[in-house]
Amino acid sequence: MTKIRTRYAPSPTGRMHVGNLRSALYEFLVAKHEGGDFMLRIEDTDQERFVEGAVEIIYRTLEKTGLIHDEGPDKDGGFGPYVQSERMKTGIYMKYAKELVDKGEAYYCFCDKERLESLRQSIDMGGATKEITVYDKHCLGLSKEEVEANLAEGKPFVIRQNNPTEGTTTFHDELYGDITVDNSELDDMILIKSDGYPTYNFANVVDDHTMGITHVVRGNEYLSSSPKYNRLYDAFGWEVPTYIHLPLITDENHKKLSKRSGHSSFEDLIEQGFLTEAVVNYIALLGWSPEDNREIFTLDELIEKFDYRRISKSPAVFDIQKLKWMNGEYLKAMDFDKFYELAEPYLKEALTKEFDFKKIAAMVKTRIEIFPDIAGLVDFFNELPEYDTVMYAHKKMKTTEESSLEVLKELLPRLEAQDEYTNDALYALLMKYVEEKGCKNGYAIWPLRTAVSGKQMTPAGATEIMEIIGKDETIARVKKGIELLEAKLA
RNA sequence: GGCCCGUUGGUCAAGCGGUCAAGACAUCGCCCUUUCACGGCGGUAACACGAGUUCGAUUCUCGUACGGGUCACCA
Repeated sequence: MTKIRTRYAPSPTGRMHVGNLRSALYEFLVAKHEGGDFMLRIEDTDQERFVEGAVEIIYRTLEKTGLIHDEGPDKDGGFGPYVQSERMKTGIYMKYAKELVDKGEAYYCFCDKERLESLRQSIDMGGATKEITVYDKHCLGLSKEEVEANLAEGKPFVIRQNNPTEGTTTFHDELYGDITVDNSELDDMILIKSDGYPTYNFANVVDDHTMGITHVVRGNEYLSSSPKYNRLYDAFGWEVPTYIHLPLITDENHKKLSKRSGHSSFEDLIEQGFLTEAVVNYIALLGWSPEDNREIFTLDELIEKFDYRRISKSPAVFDIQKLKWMNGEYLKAMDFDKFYELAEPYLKEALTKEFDFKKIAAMVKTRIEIFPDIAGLVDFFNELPEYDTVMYAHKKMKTTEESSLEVLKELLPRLEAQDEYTNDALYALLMKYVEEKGCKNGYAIWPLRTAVSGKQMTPAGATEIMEIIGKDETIARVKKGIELLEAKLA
């Protein structure tokens, strides 16, 4: 059995779209699951769309996510990516295009923009109009002499694929099965552009074949042009690769994920505080599911379990909600030191005073889904926020504003007399009070927690908060609470 | 508009002729509790529609509807 070889072939046009990242992931997994090789090929044959720095983004992202390619030209002691613009310098694409011309499978076309314009037809489709152009094989009729003459004259040309107009073409996709189209649907697509660069349509086939790609894994958007690629393989007499077309990832409106969603690229997600591992794990499950119900996977575990036959055919909505949940799971499972290292910048940003950051980090660890959640959870440590005294009344705790005032007043002298402000000591103090008063824990602790935090929900209990903010601040906040309640009840 | 693909709860999804149609996120409720969260338990909620094939269709076939993709000297 031959070794599986797959490739990720992005064009360097900006950030790494999550759909592209998932393609890369699946391509990687298809190969690795079978012990095969994964390659990276930069498709930069469109000089106009090239974005400076985009190749670096691709490179960095793949490195970060662990999708490391196995082969390529030497670069810094490792493997660089294959780059089409580099390969082009060897004349490989033109060589193969001419081979096709010689075989009658392709031909030179000298038609200018104007003539192509005249071929354009507008299609009215309920409101919007769409322009489509179907080439009429005009230049196929040129004699060999005419072509030679044009070439000699230096007339700009493109090379087009010569597709039949009758009959049908069938190709096989591992997921979608056999797909047959009428050849009349096949346009004579351009193989070599007038600037000498190959189009994606052509470079893709030449490269996949010459790189020995066995499994072409790519987005669904190529499904309808695949018959044309198949004809190219046949024209060359090359073995057609195994095709695996991937379902689309959409936004909540079932539209192609766009920049407007705010989380269309991997970089967006990282900026929003998501962990690389969680993102990779989540997108792996967007269009694929394991045999069991497991959801949390490391990259290595994915390699082991990934069976491309279980990839789904229908599009999947990118659900940021579930990603958040998953990110939270990763945070909870994370080693504390690692967590602290990552959380520290957010804590430093959110906390303006010198608190015990590690203690606060521990409080917050199981309560956040993404790091930016930290700010809203710990802000009250800095200073007591303005709050409404209705918060003192809690149905389940059986507290009211009146009872809270009473409790706080009784607690105040005890807190003032207390010198050891540790969680344990303070808790003992409260329990003693509760016992003497003969009330439920919550009856006394709820008002206190409210007074020292001013918040409906906090990342920790009353005594833990008091330990963090210290005696002076605790006393001040309790006094403030008494003051607010007295004013309210007066 | 032509062609291609798809359609199980709000979302991700299992299912591959016979199931009370899994599980997860979200949501709701209960329990636990030093609030919230965490954790535990439970609820609501789905086979787009219509014909076939079959003893029996979510599962197979065909239509319809809806959604998406594609129709460039972009990839």
